[in-house]
Amino acid sequence: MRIGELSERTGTPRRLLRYYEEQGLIVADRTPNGYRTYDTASVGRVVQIRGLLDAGLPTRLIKQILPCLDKPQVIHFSDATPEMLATLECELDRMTSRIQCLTRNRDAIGAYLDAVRDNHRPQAAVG
Amino acid sequence: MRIGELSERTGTPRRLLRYYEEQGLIVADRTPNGYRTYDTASVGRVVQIRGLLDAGLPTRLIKQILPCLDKPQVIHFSDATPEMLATLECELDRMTSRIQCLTRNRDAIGAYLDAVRDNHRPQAAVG
DNA sequence: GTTGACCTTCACATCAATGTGAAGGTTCGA
DNA sequence: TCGAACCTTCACATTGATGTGAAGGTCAAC
Repeated sequence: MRIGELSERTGTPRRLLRYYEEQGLIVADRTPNGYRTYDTASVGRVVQIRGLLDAGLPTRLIKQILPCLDKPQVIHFSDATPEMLATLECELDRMTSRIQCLTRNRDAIGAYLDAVRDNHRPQAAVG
Repeated sequence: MRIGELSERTGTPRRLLRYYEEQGLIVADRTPNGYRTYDTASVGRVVQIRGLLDAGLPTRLIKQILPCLDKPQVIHFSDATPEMLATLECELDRMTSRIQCLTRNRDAIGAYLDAVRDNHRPQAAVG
């Protein structure tokens, strides 16, 4: 598919698809006339990229992380330098912290909303 | 405490503490000479703000969310407009999505790191 | 063969979060 | 009384993720 279709399927502006390519997050073949073409796997990849971006990871890290997730079983150890492993290890911890922080606050928001709902039907004390 | 101490205690540049105040995320009293002063509760609050920022939430939303978390039991329903509740509801869903995405990817990274470790001791096939 | 919907690159603009520094006031200790 | 270490506001710079538009090539359809 070409960039327009990928854009529609992922809800991502073309501009950003080109940006992600420039950042090395996705790759695109080119038709003889220079148009980018993508395979269907790109859809999931872009969605994942957007999720990670939305979760606060910078493209630089996403670029490092993605290769660990693509290959279902086959893992390329060749490009796993000690520095990169350390980076990943560190990032793993930071992601865990992020998850905890998000979970804590989401639960608090949920509790707040529940409280508001419980408090709008019956007439109870209000601050 | 003054801004320098809060900065040290939270590992946050003074510049950002002023920025968070400007964005309405924290408040500061002023001494007669104009210096900002903070109570000890500010430390936790700033840490929480940083966590949420790191998790990808913009200050605009953090400002809306924080009031739901401060008050331990006492909840101010007065300032809970329907729009804000809808916003929170929506943001709750987005946070859940973020958490799922982060968890999925963190687990994948963990699996990758485990695989690399398992593969560095014994000599196994490598791609 | 022209129109319209694609696509290309290039480039400048924006926004939020942050860095950095200037110019100056306060406080405290040598 | 001077200097160091705070603090203030103001303001411009930067970075990453985006928006937007210009100038132009491709191609299918009419």
